[in-house]
Amino acid sequence: MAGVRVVVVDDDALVRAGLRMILGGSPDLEVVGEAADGQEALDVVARELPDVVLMDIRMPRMDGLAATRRLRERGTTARIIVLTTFDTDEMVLTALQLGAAGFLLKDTAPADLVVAVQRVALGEPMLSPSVTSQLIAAVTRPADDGRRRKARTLLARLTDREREVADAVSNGLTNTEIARSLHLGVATVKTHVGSLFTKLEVTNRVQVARYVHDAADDR
Amino acid sequence: MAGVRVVVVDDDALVRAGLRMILGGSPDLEVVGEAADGQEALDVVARELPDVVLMDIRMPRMDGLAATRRLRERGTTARIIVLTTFDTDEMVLTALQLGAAGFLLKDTAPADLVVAVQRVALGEPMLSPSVTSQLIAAVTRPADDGRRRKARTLLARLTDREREVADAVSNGLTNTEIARSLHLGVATVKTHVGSLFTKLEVTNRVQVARYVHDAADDR
DNA sequence: GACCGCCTCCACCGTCCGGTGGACCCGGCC
DNA sequence: GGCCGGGTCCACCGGACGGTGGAGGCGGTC
Repeated sequence: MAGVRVVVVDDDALVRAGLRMILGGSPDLEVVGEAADGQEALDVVARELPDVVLMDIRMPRMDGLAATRRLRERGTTARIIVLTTFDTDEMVLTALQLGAAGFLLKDTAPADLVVAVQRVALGEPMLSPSVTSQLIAAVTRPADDGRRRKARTLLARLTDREREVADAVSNGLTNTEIARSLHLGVATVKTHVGSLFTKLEVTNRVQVARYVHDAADDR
Repeated sequence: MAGVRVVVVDDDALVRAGLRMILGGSPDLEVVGEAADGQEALDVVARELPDVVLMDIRMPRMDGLAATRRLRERGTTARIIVLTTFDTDEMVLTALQLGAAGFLLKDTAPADLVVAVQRVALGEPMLSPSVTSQLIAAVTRPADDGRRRKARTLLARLTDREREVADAVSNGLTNTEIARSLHLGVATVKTHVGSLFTKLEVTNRVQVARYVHDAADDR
């Protein structure tokens, strides 16, 4: 293999020089280009067609996230590692949703940085430990949300029939439509809906829909 | 530091021996106990109070996930690394939600395994690359759900005022309540609600609530 | 058998909702 | 100026909704 071709994007010339040195020290890595902002990055990547892009987030003109989006939209084959000093929840999720293959903090040890580039070049993801933690938190958190648990317990007290009606209500059906779809009389549906209000302690059907949706997905 | 104390849990004696050898080769790691199933694991962990537990999933009597849950319930300070041959989506999420600090595949290189144990002992998470990928997929997938994007685009066409009204509607307020809370006449609210029906192509307020909730986070 | 919970349905009534067809004001644009 | 879109309001009406107080049937439990 000829080695992994890397482009470094950061508005700080000193940082670029440092990265060039760190990565250049590895025989199978080659820094083939640099850019000082997202706009430049688009050009350089288009010209050099690198395997990996190390992308800073905070940059003038076009930031790293926007540049990542643009690159992906253009169907680049380059894998992008977002490299930043901060790791706010939002940024991490945004970056990954934009298709970043890695998310590293700038305090990453030089040796680890080299490993990260190599792994990402092979198609593996690479996240800093704290970023991994955030990811775990993101998938773990919603599991017991408080509001969601309350909704679940309240809905659990409903009878089967009531749950069916509640589902129909939260799908936006009118009483008449519900009656038809469940083969019931409208009067019966009204009774069930009334029970729902009492048991869920609400006063109208929109609030029933809220409970059902809260309890449902979110995943 | 006296070294990281590790307990190895796997129903295969050969695997236990192998792990003991790999980990024992590192001067700062010490395998202080073994268990052949989840039940035993509870005892051994209670007795040895290790820093890290390497836990297989597929085991007789009590599997690794159940054991992990039990340990966490007992307030163990030990950090648990789930170690398995398979990495189904579900298992990964379950394990992490149960509080596992790591999730490694059994094809992990010995050197990486040692590193993983050391990092986990320090409180960092450690996931195999493919597991990380799954996690990323899990947070990325819901981002553009189709239904959600549709809801977003439709809601984007609303005027500011209409959006406010839509929010109120989806919180289960009646027109009168909305009028009060936005300092409007009831007639105005009705006009806005009517516009909502037209623009969102629905016929009642529950369906408006659906759109608003769909467009919101979920994630 | 008596009791209870659930499901089914009925009648009555006041309120709210949703549809229609207006009105006026304002700010921006041609 | 004329026009248009957004925001604010009005009146009217039929139908849907929500509240109340019933009724009968059916299966399970004590």
